[in-house]
Amino acid sequence: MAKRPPSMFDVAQASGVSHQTVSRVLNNHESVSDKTRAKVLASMEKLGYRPNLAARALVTGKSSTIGVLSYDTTLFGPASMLYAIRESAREGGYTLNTLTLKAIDRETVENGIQELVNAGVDGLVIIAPQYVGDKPFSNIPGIIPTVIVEGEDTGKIPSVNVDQILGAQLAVEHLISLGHKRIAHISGPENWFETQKRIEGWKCALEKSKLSTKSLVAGDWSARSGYEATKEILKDPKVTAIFAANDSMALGALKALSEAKIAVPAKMSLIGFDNLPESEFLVPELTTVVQDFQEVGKRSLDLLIAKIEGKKNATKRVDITPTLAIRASTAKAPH
Amino acid sequence: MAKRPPSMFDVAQASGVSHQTVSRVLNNHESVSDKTRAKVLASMEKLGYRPNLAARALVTGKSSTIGVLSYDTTLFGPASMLYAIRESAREGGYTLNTLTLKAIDRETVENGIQELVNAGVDGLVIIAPQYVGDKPFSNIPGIIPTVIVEGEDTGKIPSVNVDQILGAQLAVEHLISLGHKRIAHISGPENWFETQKRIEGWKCALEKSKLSTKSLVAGDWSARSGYEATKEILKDPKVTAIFAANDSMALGALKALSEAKIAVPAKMSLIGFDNLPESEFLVPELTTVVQDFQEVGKRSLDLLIAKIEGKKNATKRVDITPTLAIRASTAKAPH
DNA sequence: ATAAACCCTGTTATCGCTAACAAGGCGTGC
DNA sequence: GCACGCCTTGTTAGCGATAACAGGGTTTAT
Repeated sequence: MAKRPPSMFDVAQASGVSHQTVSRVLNNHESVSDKTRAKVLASMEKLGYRPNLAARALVTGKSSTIGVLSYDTTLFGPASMLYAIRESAREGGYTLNTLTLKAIDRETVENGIQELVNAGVDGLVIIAPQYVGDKPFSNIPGIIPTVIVEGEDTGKIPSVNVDQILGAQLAVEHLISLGHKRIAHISGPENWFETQKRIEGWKCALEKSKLSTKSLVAGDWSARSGYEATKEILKDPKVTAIFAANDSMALGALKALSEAKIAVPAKMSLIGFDNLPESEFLVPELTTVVQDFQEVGKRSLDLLIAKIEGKKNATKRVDITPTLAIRASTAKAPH
Repeated sequence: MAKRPPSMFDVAQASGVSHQTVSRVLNNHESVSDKTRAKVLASMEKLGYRPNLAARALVTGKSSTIGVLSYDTTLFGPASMLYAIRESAREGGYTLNTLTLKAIDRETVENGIQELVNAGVDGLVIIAPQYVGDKPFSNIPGIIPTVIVEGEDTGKIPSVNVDQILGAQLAVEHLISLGHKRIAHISGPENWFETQKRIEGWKCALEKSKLSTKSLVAGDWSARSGYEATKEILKDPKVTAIFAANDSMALGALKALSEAKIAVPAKMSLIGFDNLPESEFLVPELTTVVQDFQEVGKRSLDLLIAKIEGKKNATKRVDITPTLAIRASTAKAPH
């Protein structure tokens, strides 16, 4: 007896009006008398009417779905952004269609975009931390509203970014102010946009103080890579501080330092990036750069919805300022 | 000149057949001659035809969307499951509609279910770790295929579970075999299903060896709560081992122990649950219970798709066996 | 030779909604 | 009193796909 769910016509019949009037009530049209509206709403309630979104999407050409392209959503950063994006989408009446990328090379990203576009999304959020060179996102159809998060600034597509260079500078300048002369950097994997910016900030701060930019080792964001990188860095006895490009790698560094019996922060200062919820409870509590992922997610979705809904005066670029959380893993340079 | 994307009729015209034949090609109907099929496929390619999913959904009554209800997706566990679920969904030709719960009380869960059902999902995955008592999920419409992950076994709805009791037993028995007599437990928040099961496993293992089950402190999964709970536990000097219900709390415990100058594992053994990627790089490396979140996600989606597609012989219940990763944070009981 | 059985393709109806236009009823201004 | 406009409601068409049925052509069975 699979009786189909009530449609507009059922509601119309039940309240003695035309289906169009029901539609108007549903879409909050003004030209419906209060009496009629009340009657229709009552019938909807009684019948348990739920609009059929597919039918609406078909006729309007809008799916009320936003596509999100992201890399590894088990990482804290993307997961936090996604959370905020989802909330904002819900508030705006949108649903999310999320695609997780297996890699961040250009082809994978472009395929992902294609897939979401095929799925009929109304807009696109691309969390694309990849460094793609001079022809990024060439195939984003001009028609579909898009926001890039933590990606390259193409000058055309609105973007939301945390100022990574500034974040790195904050970290390194803090170390410099503590008297450190040789500050190593454990960077992320080479082709990531964030990696490049953080290296740039690190270099820039060092050069400003005429310090060496020699100690640079690349990791892959994992604790393991931070551990390995630190063992490498320790070959240079002059290093008294390490700036890790994220907290997981800093955690790995902590282990390598412990094994080498180098006390943190007495003999070596350590600073991370991201402010994981756990970082405050490491031993010692980790000094780190705080980026407000939730804010990034929220702002990017607000921007996207503004674009989708045709607001022309929308901002082109949103910058979010990171801050430094100074805790116990950094101290004055030894001796 | 926003020309609308090509429809079936355009493809039909371009290849000199009826739109229905195009539809048949699209759905891999067998009764299409190879010649016609090739012709149609060529036209599709040439015109860049993409089927309109809304239209299909409208006529078939299937949205090809699966709803996922989950709690805090920034946590490693849910995030990992979600990742695997997404992958399996994609393979099966489904799209995900994810809803993140702000709380896990019954009303919130039921509202979430309602919302996803209204959105027209074809099936439901509920990652609902809440302990709701004797009338759980009463409003899940019988019609819509559902799988419960890590939830209560209702006997009616298929479920996928990691054997939490076994996991806890593995942990505690390991500690017992090392000679520990007073083993404390930092549990999760009370109303979580996982919390109850892990407590049960802990108790059960202790009772089997006639040991005290007195040292039980509840946390909230966060590192902070693990830190606080440990300070509480340390008031009892007889405790020589702590079993934390997740790795984050174990991490917090590590900090509290460090502050109290209690060496791990020499004076205190510590064991976690979840096996976060970072856990292997804590100091000392954390012994922990490993649950394969990816497997849970994959299995639950396979089960759901089988149900949606009407395979009657589908399993009712899938159990996943956790394992113990023994590392450096556990050792023989002191003295 | 004729009917039955297929294989392949086309025609028509329909899903549930919104857009666009039509139209009835009433008040207002001259 | 009549034309006009506004407010509210109804009518018709169409979005782009699939389902159900119809039918022409060829092969197979009797």
